[in-house]
Amino acid sequence: MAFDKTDSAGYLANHMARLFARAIHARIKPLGLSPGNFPAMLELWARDGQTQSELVQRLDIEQATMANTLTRMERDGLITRTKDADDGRLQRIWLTERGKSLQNPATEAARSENARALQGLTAEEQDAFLALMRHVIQTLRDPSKTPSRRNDVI
Amino acid sequence: MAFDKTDSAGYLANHMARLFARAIHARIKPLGLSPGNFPAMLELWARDGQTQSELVQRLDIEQATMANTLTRMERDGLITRTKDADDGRLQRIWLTERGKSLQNPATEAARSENARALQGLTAEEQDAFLALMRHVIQTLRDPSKTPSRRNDVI
DNA sequence: TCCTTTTGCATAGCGAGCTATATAAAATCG
DNA sequence: CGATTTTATATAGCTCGCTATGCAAAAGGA
Repeated sequence: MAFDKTDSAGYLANHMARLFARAIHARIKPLGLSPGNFPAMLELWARDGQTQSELVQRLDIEQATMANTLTRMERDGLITRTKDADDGRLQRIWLTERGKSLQNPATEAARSENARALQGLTAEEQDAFLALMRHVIQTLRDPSKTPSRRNDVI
Repeated sequence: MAFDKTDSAGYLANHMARLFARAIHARIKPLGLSPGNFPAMLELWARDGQTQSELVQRLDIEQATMANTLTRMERDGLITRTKDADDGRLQRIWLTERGKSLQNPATEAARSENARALQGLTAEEQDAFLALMRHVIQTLRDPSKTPSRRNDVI
């Protein structure tokens, strides 16, 4: 039985994500942002001064990936990192003024690109699509649903 | 108005694609495959001896990305590249015996992972989900739907 | 108290995506 | 025909995802 990539959720998810990244990159590049730091910016716009480990947890990104992303963001003048006075292990992340100032244009760019991508779908279809993606994400994150361990009930 | 990442199609698409890549990577790693070369393998299993530019076009991958991926695949013994006799610019890509032998286990791994990811959805929801992703992909690929040029009718 | 474990972050190194640019072969045009 | 343009591929260099590993600070246990 042939494997049709256009019937494969994983293939389609990858393709769609690449297209989203291309599109959003074109839009936010003029602002000095890139797709990789956008999620961290969203978190910091919502709550400034978070630690790296908080960002890692909320964004489901590996710690090493976040550390490298934050290094680039600091280099690009989006954030600064300060050591926590109470716990010497913690690095708190703070938006620069420039970083703060990008909130409106950047979120507007994202909103606009999302709207473009979903144009042609009814409002109900759009809601259903987001709900389905959230559901699949939940399933993929759930270790109890890993088939290779399905029967490891101990 | 706050920007909620769990209401953002682009954010969800990125997150879902990362989770798919993590999962499929774990499954095909034992076969000596990785998520990046899987699409090219699918194309070659369907039709051996394609050129690089054919793969680029069918997979919607940039030419430079494909060239690098093919270099890794050749290094890993999955393919060989031969110069076309009629057109000296063309490199035809051929599966090695090992490459061919991976078709069944690899596609079974992908099928199984897709099934896991979509478990909990009804058959109708699964179909609808794939159809919605295909639709969004079409929209994102359609240059006439680029908002910044929406009114550039000449 | 001291030793061990845990926690938070950084670094090395790779894969896979991208843009920009180089190079060779083929095709086209005057 | 010769010069130019187009096509196919390769390479440089970046982002950003990952695993593996190292190191310092804090927490916990004997």
